[in-house]
Amino acid sequence: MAKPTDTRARILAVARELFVRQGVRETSLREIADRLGITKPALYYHFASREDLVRSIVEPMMDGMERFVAGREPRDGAEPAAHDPRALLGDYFDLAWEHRDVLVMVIRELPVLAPLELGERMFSWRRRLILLLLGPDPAPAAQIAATVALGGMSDCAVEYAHLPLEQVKGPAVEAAVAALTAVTA
Amino acid sequence: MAKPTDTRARILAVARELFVRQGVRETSLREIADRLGITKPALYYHFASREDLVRSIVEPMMDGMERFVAGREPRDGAEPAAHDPRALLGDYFDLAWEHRDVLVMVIRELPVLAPLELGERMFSWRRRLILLLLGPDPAPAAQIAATVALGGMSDCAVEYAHLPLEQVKGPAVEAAVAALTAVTA
DNA sequence: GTCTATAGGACGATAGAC
DNA sequence: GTCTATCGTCCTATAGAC
Repeated sequence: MAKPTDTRARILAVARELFVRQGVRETSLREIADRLGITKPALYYHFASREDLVRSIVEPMMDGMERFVAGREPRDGAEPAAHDPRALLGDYFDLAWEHRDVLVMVIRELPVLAPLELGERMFSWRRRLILLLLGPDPAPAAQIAATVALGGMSDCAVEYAHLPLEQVKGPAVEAAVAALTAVTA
Repeated sequence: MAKPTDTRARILAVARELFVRQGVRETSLREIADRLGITKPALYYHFASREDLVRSIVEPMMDGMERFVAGREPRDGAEPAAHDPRALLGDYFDLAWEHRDVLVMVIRELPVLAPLELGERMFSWRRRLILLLLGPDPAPAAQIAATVALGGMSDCAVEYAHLPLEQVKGPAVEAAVAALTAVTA
């Protein structure tokens, strides 16, 4: 299981970098191929279509997010487990940080990625994450606070992407916890 | 000064709606023209180019943001005035709310709008806003907290755009203030 | 696995009539 | 102010040779 065609991985790496930096729609297959010193049809040997290529880049992050919430939700019929907000927000920050490049790409380009039905999936795990934070049937004001906390942390993972994780995580999580508890307490 | 050609205003309204909903790059001039029952060349009578049309939609929001910070910065050579964070964040929320549709469009599509040199301008007024909040030469941790506060509020203005302002503003500003003071205090 | 060549369509923009 | 017609460019995708 060493190399599932090495070229495929190189295509994914270059495509991800260009998609993130200049936008998905603004990056043509020709540009990706040129950067790799190959031609467009070579791409089509490794990916069925442009959409298939985009999907292959986005999928790992979406999977990570969905497994994150699924692994923390109560088993069928069990009581909702209480989650320490600081721990949950900290773990979520780690995940957002790990996928920060693709995350910003997806958030930015929801319209472009509409054919992948990504909006629905993102909305779903985000909603489930808020329920983990606040418990069932949260008050509107609490949901707004949770949006500040989660959205603010995601912004940090993107805006301070060039700094080391340890420097950003502490203050970002602390601010998010404060935002959440100020309104829910 | 009644109607500076009524068609121009109708074009702007339709274009803004489509740009926000499906993305700038995903909306062609043909689509805008069709929606208005006119043809593409008619657009070119009112706007010099596609880029000119986009710019005309984005400019009012950018102006609003720049005037917001400029009006609160200390006069040349004067002491930096102290700003009450709650008041400043509240005023900023009002502004973000007023321009929420264009704001989300610009944030999302920074790559597409790169030719307008928008990234530079946004980065600048956002930085100046953080200095107003924190005073000169703020600590890195405080800047991160400010990013959570400002970014979180912007997210709220977008995500809860369908609710009345009064319902969203209170909790959002309260959460933002808490995020800011938890780290700076 | 990668190439050359090309089909086929959409788009931005302009010319010129009315 | 708005139209018809069209130019040139770029794109995704495929056919077929090596």
